[in-house]
Amino acid sequence: MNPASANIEEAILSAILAGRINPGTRLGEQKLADLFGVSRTRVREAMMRLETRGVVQVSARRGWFVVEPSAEEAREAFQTRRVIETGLLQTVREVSPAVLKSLREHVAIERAAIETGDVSSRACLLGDFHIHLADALGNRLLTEIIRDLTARTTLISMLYQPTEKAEESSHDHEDIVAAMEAGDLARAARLMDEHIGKVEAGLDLTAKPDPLAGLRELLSPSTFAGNAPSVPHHHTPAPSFEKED
Amino acid sequence: MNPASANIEEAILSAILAGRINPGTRLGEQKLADLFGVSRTRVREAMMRLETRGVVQVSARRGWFVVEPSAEEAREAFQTRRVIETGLLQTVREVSPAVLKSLREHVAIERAAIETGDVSSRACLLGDFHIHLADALGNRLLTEIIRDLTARTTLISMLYQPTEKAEESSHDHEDIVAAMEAGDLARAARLMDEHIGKVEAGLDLTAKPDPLAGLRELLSPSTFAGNAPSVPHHHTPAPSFEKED
DNA sequence: GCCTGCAAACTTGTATACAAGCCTGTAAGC
DNA sequence: GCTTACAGGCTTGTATACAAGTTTGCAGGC
Repeated sequence: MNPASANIEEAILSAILAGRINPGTRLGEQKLADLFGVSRTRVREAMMRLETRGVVQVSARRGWFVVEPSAEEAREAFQTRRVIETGLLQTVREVSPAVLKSLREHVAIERAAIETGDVSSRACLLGDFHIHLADALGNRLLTEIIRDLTARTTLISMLYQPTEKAEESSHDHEDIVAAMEAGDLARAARLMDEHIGKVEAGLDLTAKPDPLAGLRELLSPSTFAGNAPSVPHHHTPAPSFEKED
Repeated sequence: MNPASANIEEAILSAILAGRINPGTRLGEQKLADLFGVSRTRVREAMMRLETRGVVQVSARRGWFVVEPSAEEAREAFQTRRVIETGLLQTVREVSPAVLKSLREHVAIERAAIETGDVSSRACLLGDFHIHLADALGNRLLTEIIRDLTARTTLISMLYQPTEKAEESSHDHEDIVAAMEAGDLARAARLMDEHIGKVEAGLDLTAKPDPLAGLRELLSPSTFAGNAPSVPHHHTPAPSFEKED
């Protein structure tokens, strides 16, 4: 709504949806203020809005960080998506031809991006399918909710997803659209449930949330005398791999 | 998260959920700042968070107002609630005895409030049932989403609901819990769908969004000469009945 | 009498200043 | 050599000041 502050918010959110910002990235107020050519005030505005939307978090007097959802939060996010997206498909009565057309087109674009090997845009597109679906079937409110959830699951995938199976996801999307086309929305809902389940099952929730996890595995099995507890006990509240500078 | 700013946010949100703040109410920054004993900065923080949550709105250089959802937005809110709440009941596999117990207790409290005639708390309790349900079955994420939605539908009810049928709602809640107790979650979902549908059907979406609607009815039928168009044409962007002072 | 134009009061929008806490690196002590 | 204490720099937290726009009330002209 505000001229520039909304842009900051949008810019960061869409960068996250596109996978261009990693979870844990630090977002310094002054740095963003310089970048956008405004004062810290506006940046703080945008940050607090994004915090409300569950996308960033503030660590007192240390800075703003893109959220790194825990394993528990990851489960919550996927459960929530499952609830909402299957609920949507089951609630809807009928699907207009225009909607079907636009969904088919979206899936086609997905396929094209995958075949071209356009890695950067395909992750964005795969998430976008769900946003598109909510937009087509539901309403603006629902779309916004799903958008925020998708941002979250995108970050989760970046943290916990070992392999990306983009083709499979796109196939699932295709099947869902096909079921909708056949007018079998119950089937579409079931397929959506399975689809989200598959993505969730493809995660490795035992690793990664902090960068030390990798180090710990590197040290623990080999040398396991008295120096092991020293490293993990440094408590590390919010690790953050700063990118620039 | 912040010590006091979060309290402002919470205070206003729960006041809305309890029906203690009317839609369209103006929330002046300075006034709230004085009230909470902080500076405008913190108030603005809270306001912007609430705006992100869809509870208040800012009108440029005029002030913050509790949202007055349009008829269209009302429909969206109810559709969204239907999607999420039926989706939740259909997604859940089984319900633990502890959850059932707490839901039964909640319904009992509802009934008590209704029989006592405690109007102020019963509206709050009726909305709270849904929040409670999400909390018991789902997760924190889902609960927060439903909480925001409930705030919205509470405001909608205050604008468009001619009669409050609290008993019927409480009965519906009872039936939903009974279906859950019987393990028939599909039935619970259907009952929830009907319940939300009933509440929505009980609205009069043709009236009220602005206070002038009432005036117009008061003037138009009786005297319908040349003075009628003068009042409605003052365009009134956001009326707002200020309460205090 | 009614309309128009203007000015004062009030409100939010934005930036800036300063306070407070966190992190890092360095130097002193054991 | 290793640990501990401390200082400096950096970042957010909060308040305040000023700019910009909106509303309201009043006075003047028709």
